[in-house]
Amino acid sequence: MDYSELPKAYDASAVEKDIFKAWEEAGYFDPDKLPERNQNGEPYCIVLPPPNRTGTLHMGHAKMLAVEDLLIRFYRMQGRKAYWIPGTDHAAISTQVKVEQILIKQGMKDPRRELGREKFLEEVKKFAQQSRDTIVSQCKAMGASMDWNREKYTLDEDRNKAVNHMFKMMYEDGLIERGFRVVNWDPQFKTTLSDDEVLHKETQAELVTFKYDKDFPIAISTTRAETKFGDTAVAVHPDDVRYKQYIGQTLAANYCGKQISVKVIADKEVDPEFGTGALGVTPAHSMIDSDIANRHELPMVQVIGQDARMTVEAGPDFEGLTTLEARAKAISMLEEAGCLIKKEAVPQNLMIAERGGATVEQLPMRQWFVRVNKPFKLRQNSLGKWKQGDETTLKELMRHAVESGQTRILPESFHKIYFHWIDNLRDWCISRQIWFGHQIPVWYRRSSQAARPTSEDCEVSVGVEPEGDGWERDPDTLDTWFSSGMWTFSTLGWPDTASVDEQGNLIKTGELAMYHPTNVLETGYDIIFFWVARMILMSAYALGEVPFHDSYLHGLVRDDQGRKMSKSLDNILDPLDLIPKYGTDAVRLSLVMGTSPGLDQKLSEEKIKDFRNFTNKLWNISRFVLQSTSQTTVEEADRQRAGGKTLSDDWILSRFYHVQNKVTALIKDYQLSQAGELLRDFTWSDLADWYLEISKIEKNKDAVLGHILPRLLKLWHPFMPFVTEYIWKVGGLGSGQLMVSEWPSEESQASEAEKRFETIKTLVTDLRRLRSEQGIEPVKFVEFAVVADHAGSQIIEKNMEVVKSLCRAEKIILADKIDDGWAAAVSGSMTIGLNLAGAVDVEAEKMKLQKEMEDLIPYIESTEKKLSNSEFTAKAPEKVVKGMQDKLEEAKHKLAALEQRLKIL
RNA sequence: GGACGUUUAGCUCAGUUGGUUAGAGCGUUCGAUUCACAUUCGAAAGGUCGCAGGUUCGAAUCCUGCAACGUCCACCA
Repeated sequence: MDYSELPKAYDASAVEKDIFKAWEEAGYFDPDKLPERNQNGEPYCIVLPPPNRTGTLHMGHAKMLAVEDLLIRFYRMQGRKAYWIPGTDHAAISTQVKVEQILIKQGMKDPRRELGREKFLEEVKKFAQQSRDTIVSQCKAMGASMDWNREKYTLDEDRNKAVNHMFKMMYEDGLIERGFRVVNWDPQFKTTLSDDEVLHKETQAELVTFKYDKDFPIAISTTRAETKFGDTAVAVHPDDVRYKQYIGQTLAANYCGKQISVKVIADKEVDPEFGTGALGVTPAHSMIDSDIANRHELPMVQVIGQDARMTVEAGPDFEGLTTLEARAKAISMLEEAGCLIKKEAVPQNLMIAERGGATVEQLPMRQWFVRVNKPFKLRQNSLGKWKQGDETTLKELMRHAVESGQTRILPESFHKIYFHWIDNLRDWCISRQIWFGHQIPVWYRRSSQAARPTSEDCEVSVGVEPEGDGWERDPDTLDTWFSSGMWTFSTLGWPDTASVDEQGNLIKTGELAMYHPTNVLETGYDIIFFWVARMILMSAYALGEVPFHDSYLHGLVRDDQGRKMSKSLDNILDPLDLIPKYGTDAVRLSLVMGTSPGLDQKLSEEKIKDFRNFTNKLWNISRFVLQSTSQTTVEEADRQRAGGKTLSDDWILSRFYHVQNKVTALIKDYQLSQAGELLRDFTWSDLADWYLEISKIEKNKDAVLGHILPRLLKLWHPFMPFVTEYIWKVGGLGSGQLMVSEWPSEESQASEAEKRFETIKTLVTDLRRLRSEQGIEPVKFVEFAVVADHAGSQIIEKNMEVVKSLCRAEKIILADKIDDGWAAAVSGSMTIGLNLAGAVDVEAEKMKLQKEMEDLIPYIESTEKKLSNSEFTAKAPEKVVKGMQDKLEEAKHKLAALEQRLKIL
């Protein structure tokens, strides 16, 4: 091939599509179509966190894809049977809300009512399908090496089967139950929400202190006067002498025109120091109060309805008012009646819905819950701690999975956060009053004349649709995270691929046996609770094993000022804009380099541009190697390499093996950024700036370059798959595709060459400095001579051509070969003889020398002191002491040389 | 209210059991250029490692306190 035809600049957009197509056609994204080497290898599996079918992918997704593809490609090249499970998430409420908004924009007033369940769901499905298509093409544009023929969907038939099975299991184990409890209610979307879907926003509120009516003996405080119609108790601390006399009494009161009956109860939870020390208990509209009410068996009066307006229970004056209207009205009525004691402004956390931002009301409703504290009997041995039939709780399972190290969360600082969340976890409300999602697999048949079916007066069938007439299915759907929580095994054929043997061991078959537990779950830290924790819960419960060994949590991608990317700020960087502009490889590098797990990253277009420059650099390095060396196959190169090596050859090979092994270790340890930076330093500094320059002087580098280039491309491939695969192809560097080539793994050879080559680097750098600082023309270097210690002198003499060329000097004379007419000066371990006949600005050089000496003296003094300290030499590791001694010697040498040079000047 | 994270060069960030004179990229300044690459090359300047104590022969690294910024959790009604 004629490499001189290769373009000077790498044009990513011109080649990426074809490369991706070639990958797809080769079929290697499918683990079952990988080469034999991989087929026999150990499985390696990552599930893609399924992107929500709510629109398009953003930078966070791009980062996720970049990291996961890096890992998958790395392990695939390492010979593992790599399986990256692709899929998308129906994202229940998010998607439904999105479609509703679109339909409203198109002119509908209330799409759900106007269309009805079936037609509305058709609209949602249409949208979800479009969104899915966009997501798939975006994943492909990112170079993500997963096989979409194996696509899974959280709402497809297989997943529905798994969900229903899980629901039934948990129901039978008493872990799922229907209950009338206080739940989070989103009045805007008219559905319940889990605790995690509720945000707290600090606002100013008015805390009012009052008595229910004039004759009521106890004053209480509240920020929500409108809920007080629902009070059924006043709670005080049992030891509070002020109220002791009332404890146990039931008092009647007239609160703003409504007759209420409150019992005075004693409860240790009440803080006697706060406010009046008495707490009005509203069981229907506060989870905390509801807990108190359960303890004391108090009745519940619901005064706020699902429309966030007051109910008939609030009395005729208030019924139908919004909560805010009712609050204002109640306060003014209290004021008029002379019951108001105090008003003060306090900060208060308002509960708002994560989606939509509506104020969340707490209401009592009949809903389905997963009970996290309920002891149950395990169906199989679990997590190496429990045997079949042992009692435990879901919380215990979640805790032990991480505590025992079976799942590792990275960075480890998230362990604490995880445990804290578990400790505070309440039962998980899983039923939603939306249409898009897995419909709850429960059927009721009326067994009484009740107007509406409830579990009390109905026959209930769970899991599969029962035979017979009169059955009606629960209209609610499941929280989207219920199905997401099963993702690692619902995608691997569960429940058909799992059974339990007589000893209580889980027997896995098929893909579940092959790939579960998966190796790593890589996702943003923002969904650790929503998803990571629930996956652990589901897997530990249903399989008795963890869903993944490692959980690598990446940070959020922010703009260059550290702000969240958002439409309103107009600071969104869109992968789809950037990929054609800078190339996918550049975008991927910018999302991996300079980042740490768990920490947010700032991203600017500038950074992506820098990595575009680097892809081009790698392109040109390769082009140069291909053009300037004779075509050698990898095998030929290896053979040739055996003989005729120079110092620079030994040096670059030594460096390369070091980098190769270090990069391998770093990737295995998830230190992707560091691995990339190490590779970049080697590629740009060592290889391009030194070795390739030397190769222009010393010929016959074909074998070494022919050895390094293909291996370097391999090391880079997981980071920048496109450009490396392209070079591999146009360079004819190997028979198959780079993506399934073998990861290089030569043992690191400890070599003296690195140290000896430093001698040359130091000298060259020094001479370059003189030229740069003092503007001495290259030709003048003729006048410079070099004295090195014996070894250094020999190194330089042997590599004279290289040194001369790199310094652009015509001639360099070693000092031991010059006469007294030359003066000697010193730099580092070698002496640079300077001809005083005008080549150097003496004053400038003197100042430079003096400054260098000044910097050196304190170091030498302190190091000497340290080394003479017996405690130090006794306690410090030998390696450190030896290193310091060497450095000290070097510094002393240098100082002496500087002194001498100064004297001469 | 509880917890977590961050704070290192003008900017973005490395710095993994405490150990040799704290590193890189970008930016800045100066210089180079027919030679793979101006998407380039060379050189230089630039840091009391947030502040104050402590432990240690030795601290950016460990401990304590403080500050700034950020995040998560929690309905003191």
